[in-house]
Amino acid sequence: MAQAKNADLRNLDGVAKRAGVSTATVSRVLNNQNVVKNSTRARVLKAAEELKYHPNLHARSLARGKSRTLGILVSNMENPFFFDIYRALESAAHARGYEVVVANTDYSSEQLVSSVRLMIGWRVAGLAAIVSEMDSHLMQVLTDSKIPIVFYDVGTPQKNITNVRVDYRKGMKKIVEYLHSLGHTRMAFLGHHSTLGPISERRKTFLETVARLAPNAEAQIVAAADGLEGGRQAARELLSSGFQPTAILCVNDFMAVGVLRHLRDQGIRVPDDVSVTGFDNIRLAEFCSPALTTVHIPRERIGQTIFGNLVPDKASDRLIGQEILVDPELVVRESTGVARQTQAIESRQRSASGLPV
Amino acid sequence: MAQAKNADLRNLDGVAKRAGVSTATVSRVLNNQNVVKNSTRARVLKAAEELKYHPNLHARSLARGKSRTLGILVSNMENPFFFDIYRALESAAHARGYEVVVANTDYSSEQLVSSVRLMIGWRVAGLAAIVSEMDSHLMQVLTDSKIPIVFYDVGTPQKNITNVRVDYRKGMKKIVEYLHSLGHTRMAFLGHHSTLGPISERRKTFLETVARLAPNAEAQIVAAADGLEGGRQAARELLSSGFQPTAILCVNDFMAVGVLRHLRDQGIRVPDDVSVTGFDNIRLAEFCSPALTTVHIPRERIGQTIFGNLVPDKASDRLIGQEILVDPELVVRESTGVARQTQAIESRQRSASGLPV
DNA sequence: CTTGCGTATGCAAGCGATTACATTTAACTA
DNA sequence: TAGTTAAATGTAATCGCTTGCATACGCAAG
Repeated sequence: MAQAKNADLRNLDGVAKRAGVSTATVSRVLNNQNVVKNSTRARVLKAAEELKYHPNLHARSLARGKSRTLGILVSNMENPFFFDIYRALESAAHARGYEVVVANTDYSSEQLVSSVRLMIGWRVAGLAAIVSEMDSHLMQVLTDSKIPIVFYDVGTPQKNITNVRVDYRKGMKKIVEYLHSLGHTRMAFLGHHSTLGPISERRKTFLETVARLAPNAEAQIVAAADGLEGGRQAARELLSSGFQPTAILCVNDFMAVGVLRHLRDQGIRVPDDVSVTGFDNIRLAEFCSPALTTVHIPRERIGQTIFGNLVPDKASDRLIGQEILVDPELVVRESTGVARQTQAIESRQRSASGLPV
Repeated sequence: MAQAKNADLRNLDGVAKRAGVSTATVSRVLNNQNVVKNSTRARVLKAAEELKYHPNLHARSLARGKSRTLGILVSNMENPFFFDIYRALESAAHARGYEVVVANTDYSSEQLVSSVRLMIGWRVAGLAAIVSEMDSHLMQVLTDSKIPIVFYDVGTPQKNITNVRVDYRKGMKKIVEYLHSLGHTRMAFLGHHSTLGPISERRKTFLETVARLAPNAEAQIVAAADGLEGGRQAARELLSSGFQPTAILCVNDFMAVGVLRHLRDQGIRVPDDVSVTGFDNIRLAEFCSPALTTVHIPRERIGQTIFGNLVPDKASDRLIGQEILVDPELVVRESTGVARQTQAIESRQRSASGLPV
């Protein structure tokens, strides 16, 4: 009955009382300030230990008015490419004493909205947006929030926005040139059916490059959802469209693995009958079968760059409002080969369905 | 100079002043309490909107003394199996108005320790531990913290601990029986080199089942790290050990994909020369080549079960201190076949290395 | 024995919300 | 019109921590 209030002593007060000091001193000990006498420090630590005390981080953030927590928004954490960026960013953050909270939006703009609300509510020290479903309204909300923010490959490039992105044009050019050198003339591009900037830019680059290199080559576009299943579905659509590609270019490796699956189910051999390429060079690209020819994108560097721009190091290398380009590199593996001149796919499909070849 | 303090008006006070009400009223509006007159509510909302106000969630948690945030600890988010559990848990949580923060420990106990510290510091409403590196000390810290906690397949089963786990014995039995029915006599098991409970139990079950079914069959154990690379490395070790398996059983699908890669590199055909099985039935198991024979584990249900036990619904179905078993089911795909009687692997290796067959 | 000064600690005012309780306003009832 | 009651709002304490400022301590110099 003595201690009416504060039944739970696992707070600064409890520790302070037990150690016979004031809360201020306890706080100073816990924050490693060197102003506390060693004997006091020891008593405080002992008391904290005995009470199994853990500081309340909400109270701390509130009192400090700032946190060392970074937020990450990701469209699809299941895609190893995004996961790798997240991991690199996180480890860079940890190395500098920052925590990280991540929200997976699953390509849903509703989820994105509520995640953004959360991040702002948590007053994160910075925000990395690796999402494709960002609209201008949300962008406004974010800039209004005054939270430092770095985008990865954002759709609508605006002024005063830091944007780390890959030079997709260059990567796409390398792939198309490579396929062209192998004699491919009918190529299909499988990508998200998004109307957003970068995606449509990729489509355009594909079409332009094909047109430039081989004026009388044919090019086809297929819209697809991200992921293994999305790739498989897109491949299905492509094949039933009547277009007979000699090469299929996928917007990313993850999707390409789905494409490979469908081709295999149809008895179509890669790269003998058709070549397939990905983009990103995720680990899986090396492990799937056939191993994917793709374009390497340095996720590690991207993650580090994002962090570096969120939490400026020497106050020097922060590049607000800039676009930071990352160069991709071609990686040739097993899924590409010289173009077959005959209509390989059609004949495979015929024989698979029992029709006369 | 008029407003000395509170320069930033984006807090309850700011909104209150602007709407001409008290902070209490603003708070009531924001928490959807129906006690506020409509006209006032409208004024408050307008003020909040104009100020672009977002409640400070730290202050809220602090004041409320409890949160609707759940913590998840995961050893390896890169493994799609864990990712799926996380996703299921998260969507169950969202459906009931809970938020989720996830910490990826990367199998490092240091990271686990600091993640646990974080979760306790955040006073999460509950904690899901999907980690294999949990030691008894940390377990103590967690129980001391009074945070409701549910483990997934924890190593050291203790009293008073809720543990959702898969009936691995049953799954393992199904696989071994199936392989046995195909005539396999030399089987190798590739699993983490952990001394923890569930893993060693799996090993034991494997050995026992093999011994029971085919007394004169041979069994081999290989330690491996998780992941694609871990699987590949384990396969390498296995093959160079001299043991000539007719079947390779992997502790999970993710690792199995790595195994497939190495076998392919060595010119060993699956399932003609050797059969390979996984465990988990991740989506990739269907998409890799050959598609994996595996055991399906219902991640969705696991996620939901974990959530249900963290946040009891009707105060009824919470099973504290219990073990909740989930039944696995065999899924036969392309990576298994009847056992070859000749020493297939050895001859492939010879021919691959240019030696006389 | 003061004075002075660095060092170690305590006091108390925030941080931005929630909420029990008090108070005012509005709406009926008699 | 006064009386009773419910509805709407305000007051102020509180959550657990940080931190500027004040205070107390100890010890060397004057």
